[in-house]
Amino acid sequence: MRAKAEHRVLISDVAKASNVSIATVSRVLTQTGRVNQEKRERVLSAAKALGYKRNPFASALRSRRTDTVGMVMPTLENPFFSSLAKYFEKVISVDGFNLVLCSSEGDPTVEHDKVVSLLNHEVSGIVISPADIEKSTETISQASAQAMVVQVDQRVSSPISNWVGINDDLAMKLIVSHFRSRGFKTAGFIGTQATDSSAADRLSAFKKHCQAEGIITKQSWIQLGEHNMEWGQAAIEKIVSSGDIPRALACSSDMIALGALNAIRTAGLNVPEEIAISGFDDTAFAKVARPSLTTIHQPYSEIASETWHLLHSHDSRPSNAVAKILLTPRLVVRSST
Amino acid sequence: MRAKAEHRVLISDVAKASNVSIATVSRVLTQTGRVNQEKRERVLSAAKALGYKRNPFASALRSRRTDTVGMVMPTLENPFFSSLAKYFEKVISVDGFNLVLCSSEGDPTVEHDKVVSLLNHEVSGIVISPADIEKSTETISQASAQAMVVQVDQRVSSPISNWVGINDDLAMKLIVSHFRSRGFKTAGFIGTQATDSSAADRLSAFKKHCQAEGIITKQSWIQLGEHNMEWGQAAIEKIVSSGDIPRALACSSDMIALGALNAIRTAGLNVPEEIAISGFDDTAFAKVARPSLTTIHQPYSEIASETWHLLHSHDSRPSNAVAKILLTPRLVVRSST
DNA sequence: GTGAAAGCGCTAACAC
DNA sequence: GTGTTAGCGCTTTCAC
Repeated sequence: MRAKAEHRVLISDVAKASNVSIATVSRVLTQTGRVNQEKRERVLSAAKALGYKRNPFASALRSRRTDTVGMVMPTLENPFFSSLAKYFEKVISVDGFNLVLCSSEGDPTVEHDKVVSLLNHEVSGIVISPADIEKSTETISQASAQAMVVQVDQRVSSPISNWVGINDDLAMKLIVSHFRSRGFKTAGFIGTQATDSSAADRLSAFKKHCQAEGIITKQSWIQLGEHNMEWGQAAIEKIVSSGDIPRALACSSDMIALGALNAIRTAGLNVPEEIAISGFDDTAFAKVARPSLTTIHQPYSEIASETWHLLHSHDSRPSNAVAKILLTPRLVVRSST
Repeated sequence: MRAKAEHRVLISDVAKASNVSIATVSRVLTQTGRVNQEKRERVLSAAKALGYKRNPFASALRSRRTDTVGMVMPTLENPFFSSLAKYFEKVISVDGFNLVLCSSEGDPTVEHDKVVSLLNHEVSGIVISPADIEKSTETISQASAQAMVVQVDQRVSSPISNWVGINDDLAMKLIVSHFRSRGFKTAGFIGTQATDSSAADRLSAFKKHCQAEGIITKQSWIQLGEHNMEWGQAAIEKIVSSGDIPRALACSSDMIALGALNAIRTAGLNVPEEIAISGFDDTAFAKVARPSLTTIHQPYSEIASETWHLLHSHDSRPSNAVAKILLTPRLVVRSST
């Protein structure tokens, strides 16, 4: 399965055509060192005329550097992560970088392999939303030793690497306050196991703000599973079958909320009249759900640019300081509450 | 932003440790040529003990070959495509291949750039779901001249490249027959512009089978736009505002159907009592929608393995014959019809 | 500023 | 079967 034969334009061809040395062409093309303005233009136009494309392997082999950044998401089937990837790629492409997008499928072992592979491919940096708050630690610290690493959305428990995400505490406060303003007296929470950092943060913030706002919550109303619709359904079934139902339910992702919404209606309860429900992430599905989903909007674009900023700028000055960028979430009120 | 320093184990280190020449190590590691069994084992264990990792750049530079295959999807925000990518990666990883996943964002220009980049990266093959039935033609034919290319789901109009997908004609027949068995006398279709091949096929099959089954359809009930929920909503608004509404509506993707479902309920119509609706793809969202969506199940796993089969096996014997693999779709009846 | 030349680590001829 | 060696195409000293 080799590429079919084809004549390739080499840097030496460009050098010949523009009447300068190979070294000069390289300097112009890599934007390294100073080159006479006239020659620079000659090189550029010759390269263009010949349709020169740098061989990325020769370049990477020699320079130990690529214009590539790796991104490892827990899943791409959750639109939150695929949107994040889309925005991130848009941001880095402005600076001429390429994205290698991977999915860990939520498995720390797969995640480890992907990261090792990315490092072996000399990526300029790695953006990762760790699969597990504990088990991903080793992978991330290993990666950090070899390249710039920025965690996004989720993060491991130890403060070993940069992180960009939203203020989960504020997000939960927005939701809980909204619940209170609607007059809800009791509330539950459906999230994921504490293996996932954002869920852990969101849960503790949820409890804290319920207490502060005088909303009653109880253990049986707090259900932890996975970030998908199946879990949202299962969680509702557990709660409903107990016969003891909270007035409102905060979910730690839109996917969970969508599944929950479905199960609630199957159970014959009305949303929001009998039970209100909120999501998290503001994916495209939130506003199309029936009823449409009150949720927390994540600033995709900002997350992407802050992440790139950390990765790209820390470049020159790799410090040991770890940055933690907290962006501001926004509550989007729709019909589910 | 260069990778931090680190001592790397080279092939020469492995050669030294196992007391053979570097050529022999290379032969063992690339599984090329015959090597004495005992030496092979010595090399393998030495490589493992030293933690040797082949430098992919040196290897690719020299051999003009990689263990990488590229995949270009129109979007990853549609779970149909991200699921397809997941299954495909699973299949190729069994053979030790890596996937480079790209999104063209439905833009033929972006698509062209991605493909060129993949080719420049010496990928073993490219899997693509073309963004445009016509405008993607040039890109695909160019790619086909340099590497194995397999189109998936969507395809360009000219028969220039292999394709794997489902039997759209049968799929629409299943839907239309189902409509008739439910006693629906009139039906419409919401799809995408003919820029998208699968939609074109689905539409013509829809018309054909409506005629065959004696179901009435008319121009104003056929709406063509884009493959997303917004379009599904917009299409319904157009149809509803005309005051002339079909008894059933076939959508060419779940995303469209989801948006349509939403708009129909907003318009105050009951599904399926007043208007029935079907999707296409059987994404995870179909069964969670309210009402749950009758749809066409795509055999993800089979599509993935057939695609890989074409890419991988045609390797050795690059023929000019173009394969067209039609897989069998399955109707999944749920509550929306 | 610019050019000559030495590799980056590996695979593939080519000898044996 | 096995080892020696010549590059793959580029970037980067090092002289000038």
